[in-house]
Amino acid sequence: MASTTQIPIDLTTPSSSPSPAEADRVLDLSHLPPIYLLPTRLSEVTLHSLEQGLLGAGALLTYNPAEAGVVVGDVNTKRRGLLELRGRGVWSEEVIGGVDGGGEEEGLVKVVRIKWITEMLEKGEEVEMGRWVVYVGKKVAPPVVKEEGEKEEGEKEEGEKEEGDDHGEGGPAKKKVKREIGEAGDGVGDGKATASLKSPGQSILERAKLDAQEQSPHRYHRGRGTRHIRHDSEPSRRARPPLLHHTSTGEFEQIHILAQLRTVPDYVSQNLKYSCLRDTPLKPPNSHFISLLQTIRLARTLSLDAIGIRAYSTAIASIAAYPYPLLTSAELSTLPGCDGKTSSLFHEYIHSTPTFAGEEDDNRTIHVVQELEASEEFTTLRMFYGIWGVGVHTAREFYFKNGWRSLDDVVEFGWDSLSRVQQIGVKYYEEFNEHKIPRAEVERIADIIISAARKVGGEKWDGIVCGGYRRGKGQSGDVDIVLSHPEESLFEGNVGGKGGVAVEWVGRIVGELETAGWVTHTLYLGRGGGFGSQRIDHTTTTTAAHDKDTLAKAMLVWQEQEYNPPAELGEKNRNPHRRVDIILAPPSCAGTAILGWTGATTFERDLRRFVEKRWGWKFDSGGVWDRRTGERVKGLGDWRGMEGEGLVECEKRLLEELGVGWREPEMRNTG
DNA sequence: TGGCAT
DNA sequence: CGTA
DNA sequence: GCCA
Repeated sequence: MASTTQIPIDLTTPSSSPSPAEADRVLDLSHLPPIYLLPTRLSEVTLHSLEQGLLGAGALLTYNPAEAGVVVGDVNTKRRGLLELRGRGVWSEEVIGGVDGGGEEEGLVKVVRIKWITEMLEKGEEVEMGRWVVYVGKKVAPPVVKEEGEKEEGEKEEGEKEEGDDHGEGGPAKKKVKREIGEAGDGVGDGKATASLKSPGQSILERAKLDAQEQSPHRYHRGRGTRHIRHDSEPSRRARPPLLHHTSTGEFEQIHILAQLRTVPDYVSQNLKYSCLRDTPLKPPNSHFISLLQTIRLARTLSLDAIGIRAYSTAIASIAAYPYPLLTSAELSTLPGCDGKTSSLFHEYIHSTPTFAGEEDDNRTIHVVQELEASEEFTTLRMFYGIWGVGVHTAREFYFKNGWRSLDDVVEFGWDSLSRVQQIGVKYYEEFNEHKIPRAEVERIADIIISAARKVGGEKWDGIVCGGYRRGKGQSGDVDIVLSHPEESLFEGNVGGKGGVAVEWVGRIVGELETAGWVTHTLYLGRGGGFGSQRIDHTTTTTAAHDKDTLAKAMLVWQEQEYNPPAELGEKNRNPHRRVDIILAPPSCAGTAILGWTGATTFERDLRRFVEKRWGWKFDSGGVWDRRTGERVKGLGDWRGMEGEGLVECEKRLLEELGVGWREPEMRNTG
């Protein structure tokens, strides 16, 4: 049951108010000099409301006090105003006479009480600021060295349309990738590549961490930081962002903040940290902020920071499950997995390029993300990492050791040192990365595969598309299909060498698909030696026998044969190549295979952590295992296909038995 | 301070 | 090391 | 980076 703790929401925020209706607003403050809001003694909620009100009136807000012509705050005395400015690195000398009205004078800064704003917002008309001005100063140079406590707010510098999101460095290597892809050609011989040896040590990815750290706790957090909120609001997190601290601006708050209440989600009020225990939709309200965190996470990936990946994944999953647009960093910091760092990033985000009520917020940003997007190192590593068969280590080797900067470099200087699958990854780089697969095509591919399985193995073969498609994505990066057959005996035995019977079946199915002309390349076919530890237990009670067993699978490159518009005879098939994975699961593993291959990644990691903590079990796509005895936990994930059970039913039963409970695949999008 | 999926 |  |  949901806690009834309520979060006050500013009425001027999205959802309710349309954006372009700015035209007929009564209050127009756009002629005023840049306004800086003093956070002192104001709650973040109040600050946010004031900002929204000012922005709604067209006022120009700044987050750099040095730029401000007007500073508004809960300040009642001259001396206080001067000190507030000085505390922010703005030194000034009082100006006695010239306190006229709203006019802008270069180098002048006026400190004004909040009443001025609340009055205007309440009346809906502009009010002379004169009677609310407590201090007028003329900016002067700081006496000595600049203090480091101040500065920055780099947030508002205009992002100069950097080279966008694509990985297109040297463009797709289409032209040069005419070279043959060897059948055997493996072994990463040392290329004859040029090498501009560069130390990986002080790269931007490493620096990004430090940057992020130093920019984290700024003023808002020192005074009333999220930490305080967390610790102060003592008992097991009542999950409530700071309500209206009492300030001199009560009326305004009451008018603009009062109404609209949010119910705190269970996972927040109960501090549930396992993403497998809560709903995470595909398109959450905070998706834009999440996408920025994903960029930082990718930077951590590319800098080999495994723990950073886990940390950001946790935060991302938590935010992705949050059903409301976040308003303040304090609110964010109530979510499990989101603490100081995450909330300070959000603070910077929400105060970056301000957004008008009702507008999309995708013009907001975070400084470190802008730096990443502008950096050659990050964008190039990201591009290399996008090559199928190239992981972080190889991407870094390309960049730092070989000095390559584009796909063309890879082709020109390194082609012969690439493994066969990497060559395929380069050849189809663009098709794999830019051309997502529509749902209808995924379904068509699945139909063809299931038909092929039935053709070679009988009508009882069944299959289910997992991966992103099953989680509801409109476009998929690849197709993951899990096939099974209700007859366990079909998979028993180890004849046929390495992989045993199951591999024989994949081989037959893939062979059929190749013959039919759908498969252009086989990137991997078999079991063991690959990834995962998807052990399957056939019959035995001893553990030794099946240590190396894994689910059989094939990783293929696929191409639709029919192209339209229908081309001339003999013309080339220009349909995009697709990545297709086929996984074969004996019925005893069908449930775990489906659960394991549906994802998303953080959902899977949390599922495994949960199952370990709750039962002491180990979960993988080949079964559930008791860690003490090493035995397979009987019946879990078993497909009772002979009794008419469907594959989804089977997964459902498994989730119940694991103590997780049913979760729609569409609600496993942990980002 | 150790753990973070398999 | 790379892959889901 | 967050949590127990």
